[in-house]
Amino acid sequence: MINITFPDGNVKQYKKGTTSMEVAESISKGLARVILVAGVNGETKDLQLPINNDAELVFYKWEDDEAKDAFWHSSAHLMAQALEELYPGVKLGIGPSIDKGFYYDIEMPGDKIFSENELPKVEKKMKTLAKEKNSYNRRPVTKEDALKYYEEKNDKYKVELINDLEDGTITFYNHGNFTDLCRGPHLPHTGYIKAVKLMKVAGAYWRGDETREQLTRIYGISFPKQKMLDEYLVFLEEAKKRDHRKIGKELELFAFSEKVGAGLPLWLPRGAALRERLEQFLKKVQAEYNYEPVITPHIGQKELWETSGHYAKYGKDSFQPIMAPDGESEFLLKPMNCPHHCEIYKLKPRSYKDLPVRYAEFGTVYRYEQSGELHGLTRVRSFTQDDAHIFCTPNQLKEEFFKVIDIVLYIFKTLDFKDFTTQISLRDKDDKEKYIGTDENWEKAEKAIVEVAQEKGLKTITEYGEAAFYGPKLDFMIKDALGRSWQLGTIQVDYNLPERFELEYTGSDNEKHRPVMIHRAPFGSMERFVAVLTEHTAGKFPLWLCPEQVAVLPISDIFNKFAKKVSNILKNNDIRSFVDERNEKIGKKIRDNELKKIPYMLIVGEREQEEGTVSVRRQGEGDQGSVKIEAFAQMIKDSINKELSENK
RNA sequence: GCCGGUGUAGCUCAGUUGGCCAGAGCAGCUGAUUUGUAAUCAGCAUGUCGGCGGUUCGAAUCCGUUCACCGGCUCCA
Repeated sequence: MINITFPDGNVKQYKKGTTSMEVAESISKGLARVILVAGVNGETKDLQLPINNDAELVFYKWEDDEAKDAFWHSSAHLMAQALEELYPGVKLGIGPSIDKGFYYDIEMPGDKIFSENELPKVEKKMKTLAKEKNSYNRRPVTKEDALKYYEEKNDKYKVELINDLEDGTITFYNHGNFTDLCRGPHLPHTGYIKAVKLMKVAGAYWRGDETREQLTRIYGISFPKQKMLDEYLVFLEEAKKRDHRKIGKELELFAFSEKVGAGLPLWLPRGAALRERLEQFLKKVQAEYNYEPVITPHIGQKELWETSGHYAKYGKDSFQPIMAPDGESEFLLKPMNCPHHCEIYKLKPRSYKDLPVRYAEFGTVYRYEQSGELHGLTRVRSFTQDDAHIFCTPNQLKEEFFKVIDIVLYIFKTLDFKDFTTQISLRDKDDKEKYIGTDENWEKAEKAIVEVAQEKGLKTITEYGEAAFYGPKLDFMIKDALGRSWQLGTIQVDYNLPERFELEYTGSDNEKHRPVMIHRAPFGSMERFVAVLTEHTAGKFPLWLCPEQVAVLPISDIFNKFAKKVSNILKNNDIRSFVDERNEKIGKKIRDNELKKIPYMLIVGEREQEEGTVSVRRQGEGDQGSVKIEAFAQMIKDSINKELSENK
């Protein structure tokens, strides 16, 4: 007999070799129906796997991430089976579950191209196969047998994978006539997969290496109920409506012109107003933290970038040098502001008493991103960083770092960014060639970041290979409407550039010392920040407003059905206009009961206005009054709630 | 850069197997009406069908090429 411990602490005895599924059945049929995989001593396992020793047992249902993983992974196998039947000779790469669904990388037989219009065919096949309720069977194999199987099948990708595995740890899973190299775990059988949608086809390099073959990656998602799939598709549709590229166009925040060039955003009056407001907000915060604004040119001599290390690292892939008329002097568009700031630091001898020195600049930089990388405002070729560089003594590093974290968190809080992740971005362990500086400096810098994050009590994830080329980073990541993660705020510790630029200060011991440099940008870039801000506020209802007069009231057409009501409410409350002069046109629209045609409203607080207020014009009176933002927000909220409940 | 897709008036789109002067709604402009704006009605205009080259008697529709955008991959100082 073995003891099974349940999450609530209960212990029950079962026969040795009992499966998790049997345990579940012994508790209740209902439970057995909804569970998908089991956690045995903390490891996720198949429900059919016998338990041979005392164990702690957890059941995972669809709601649990462990279950979704298995569900989607099993779906990937199902898709692979369908593909093998439809396209005999197809070679399989890898097919994991992902955040939302699954994919499989395949190589089509011959020169065949798999295009999107074949997806329905594969979907249909998957559904047919799923109905066979074939069970997923786990089977350990020796490395020799595994290799033999795939060599006979002529599947070079699997052979490569197996070669990297250790003998004795290899398992196959099969269901129906399909076998795959796989660690598991899986669902009990294919019948669990009731709804399938194949989303898109994309190219993906084998093992993420751009020098290797490009496989076809097929993305899909599946659910245990058709209704869940329908809901998911609706969610995707609605997320699309919050896309900053769509809203940016509709609201005339920004635009691109083919003639100006790809990835070079044009800020339109309304977008510029919003951006300016954000800049003023941050400038005010930075002034309180004793930052000193500086302004530097957009170009610098090639030599500057050779010193910084940029030229050697990125020179080839950057905008190419600008030549002076003498045909000799070369200048580069700046890809970052640090070297200019270093030169400012160097202008005069510094004493430890002068430190820390904090130079801030909204600096526009130019990076030649690959054409396929450009993406709305989130990835562009010219963008403005809310940059600052702090030069301090090693002893001051932590305190300065803490203060920067405070600024970032303050901004996020003010703008209502709750759902962000904090990432420690360290050097790639294996490929150190990508970075400049000594191991010693890197270790110091990485240690500093890890400690600071810990002491600050931040929940962090650690990613290797995500560091900047001169130092490790603490990054603040936010998701966009479709769940794609973007780095916004970033704080970086740098021992390397001070060395390259030979920065110094005189210490209390009258000796020369090297300062440490913190690079930081709480927004990241104005472009990306406005993009993510737009997506975050769109569709949020009721409005949010912040006391710094950065006020945005978006009503996406998700709420279009309320638009008319809102318009009526504004009327009933005698609110005629609540936008500043630059947005007079939107104000007019609202007055004109045309709200349904303008699904978003953007409010940018008025320049000469008392903090924390918005201006309100009342019907029949020419004068303009101000009300507290909170009061105004409440007024709108109350009215809408009242309106909605009356109309029920 | 790579794989797949898209590109028609300011916006959202329709354009049958290549064939009459390329269409609709919204926005715009002019005028009328007046219930205060809103609205309503009448009328007007609008596009080198992304660019270039080709096939054809004839192309928005077929082919090539190029640019831009979209979804991914790689990249991201």
